[in-house]
Amino acid sequence: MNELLSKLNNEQREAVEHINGPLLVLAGAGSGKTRVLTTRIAYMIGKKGIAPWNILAITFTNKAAKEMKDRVETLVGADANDMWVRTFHSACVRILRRDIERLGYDKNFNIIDSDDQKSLVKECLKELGFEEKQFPPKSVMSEISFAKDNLLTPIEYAQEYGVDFRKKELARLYALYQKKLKTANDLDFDDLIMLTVKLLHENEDVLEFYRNKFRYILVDEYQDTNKAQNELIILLAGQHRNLCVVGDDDQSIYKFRGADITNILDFEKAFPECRTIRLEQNYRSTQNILDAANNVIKNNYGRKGKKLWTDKGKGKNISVYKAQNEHDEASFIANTMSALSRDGYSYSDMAVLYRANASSRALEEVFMRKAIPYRVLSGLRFYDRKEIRDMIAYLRLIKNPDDDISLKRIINTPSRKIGKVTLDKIAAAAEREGTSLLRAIGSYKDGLGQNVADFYDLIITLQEFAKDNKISELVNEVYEKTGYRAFLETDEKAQERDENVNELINGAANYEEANEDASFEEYMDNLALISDIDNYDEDLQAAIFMTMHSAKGLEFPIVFICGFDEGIFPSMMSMASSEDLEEERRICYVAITRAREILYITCAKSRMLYGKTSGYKSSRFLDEIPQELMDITDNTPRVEESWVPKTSTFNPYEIPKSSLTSYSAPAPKPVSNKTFRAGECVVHKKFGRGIIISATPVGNDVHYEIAFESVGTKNLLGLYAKLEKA
DNA sequence: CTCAGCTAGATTTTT
DNA sequence: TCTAGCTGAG
Repeated sequence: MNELLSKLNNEQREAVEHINGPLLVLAGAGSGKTRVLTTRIAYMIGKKGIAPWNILAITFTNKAAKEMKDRVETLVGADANDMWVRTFHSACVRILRRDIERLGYDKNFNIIDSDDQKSLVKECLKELGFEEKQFPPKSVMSEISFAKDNLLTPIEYAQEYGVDFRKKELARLYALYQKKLKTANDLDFDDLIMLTVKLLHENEDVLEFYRNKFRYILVDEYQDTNKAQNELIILLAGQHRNLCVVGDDDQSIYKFRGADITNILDFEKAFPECRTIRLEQNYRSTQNILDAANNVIKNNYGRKGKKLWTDKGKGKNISVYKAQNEHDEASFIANTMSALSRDGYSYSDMAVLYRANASSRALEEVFMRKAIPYRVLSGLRFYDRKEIRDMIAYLRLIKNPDDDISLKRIINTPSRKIGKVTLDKIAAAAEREGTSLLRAIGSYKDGLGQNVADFYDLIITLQEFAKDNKISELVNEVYEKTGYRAFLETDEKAQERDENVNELINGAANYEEANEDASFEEYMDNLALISDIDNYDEDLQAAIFMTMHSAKGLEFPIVFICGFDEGIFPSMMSMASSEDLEEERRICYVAITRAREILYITCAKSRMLYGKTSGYKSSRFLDEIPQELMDITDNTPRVEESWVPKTSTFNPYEIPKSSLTSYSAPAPKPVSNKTFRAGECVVHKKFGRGIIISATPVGNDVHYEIAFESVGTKNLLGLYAKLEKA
């Protein structure tokens, strides 16, 4: 134990040894936060004799939870298993499974994900006669989520915001949505937190039980908590007050999904007797990199203030490359990487970080062409894949026959010739009987046709199968018996999809091995709460591309940050409010501090975005990095003054077509050999004869507006329209 | 019921 | 420009 402590610096050691009473650890990037947390737990158990079952450690991701548990286990051994190391959501599921009946819910609830949420919202919109244009499902979802994050029931939400006409309608939607969830015995992610808080609020004995159990609480990534999560923690720790929260206000980058930075900023107000410790010594990066990060982040107002330092030395300067366009930018990155690789660096030591996933395209093109190994940490995650979600929907329906959302998803996938008409009939029957869709089918199946009856029997058979077979066998059985395997064979992406389902089956088998006595129910909870298979294989010899958000918590010897342009980063959408801009700056701080040794920053004078080429000014964040830390290479050709608008507060601006250069751009597409002018008569393969109203050159193509004799006016592109002279 | 064709919209993402 | 998701014709 003493040996463990001796590996820590003074601040770290203090954070480990301060066990009683509230503690706020402001842990800068790369300051050994995880080491502090795990050592602290080991210290509590090994030195202070605190029982593992009295400890609750909360993280945000399963990955972090697993890592923490593993590391504690190597320190203290099997004792670690008696400790709760869980994500917020999985801790809440466990609490709710025990006592949710107190809130009038069924113990056997299912957890739905955002995709199901969306279809449910759409249903509610339809039922209340709202237009999706007026209430986009996405924004309805985030409003409901906002309400739940703030612990507001539909009624409370209406009271609070009902004066606003739109919000009044949203409250109705929220109420209906909630009613539907409850009938289907489903909870969404936000319910898990909100209902747990409600449970503890309304049931003194339950609260007592957990307060007594969790005498020591640790929370990781505290800057990412929302109001409901914070409330939960405060409730649990409110009595014994042995609460240690670890976080970095400068790395709060999840406001858009409800994270409330004031939780960490006001922690000292909520717990006035708290001890605050700053971890500012960085063990990751060179001083130049840290200076860049420090100088950027110091421009934010809403922060506690920290200054990272290292004893590693200054290291290399930051290389900045100003590219002509995104292709040039990508080529620079590719060429630099291949040079570094010749110098003995491994591609797996290198990462490219960008603000938005769309930026990976230009990079991929170039890397593919130059045959440099790369991987994209993509937006589409394993459990979001259609085939996986379909399989899970079957499993959910098998587990919970009332799960209408899942039933609707798969009743006709693969096709069983059960369409909208039949489904409406079933829904009407269910409505009449006040029951769920599957149960309605059960009572009326003779009247609904053979297809529906077969589907019903299929689910019942699988339910039986689930009772006395292993989970992996059940998943396999579902794959076979539902016809899904055969269905995939007809798909052009068949092989990949089949592999994904097999991966799911393997995953189930692994789960059985790791949790011998695990039930089907537990497996399903695990499925619902796990975000992705943590299959980011660090040993693979390839450079990795990812968003700055996904890079949080990771580090690489060599980092390229691309798209350092006003409007790209900071993102256009953030430029209206200073709060959002500060969040962008925190993202920048996160991105810079991912680098251990070498940092490259690139921007481009012009880029194609959404099919339009615009000019860009380099990011304001670049101006915030001291000149002396940077070596700048400018590959932008000198151009006449008129090129850049003099009063260029408005960015990005449209580039005059004439000044576009084709430098290192991909070969232009073949220009259509026939072009037409306004007034000419043309013939289209499908639309027949028409007259050209206007012809506008767009890049190397021409955009035509054509009035056809039979189908009216259409907008067509010359390259694709295959027009003939009439 | 299905599938082709068109339109609108397009940060960031965990659970 | 790309693509997901809706609409209307078969």
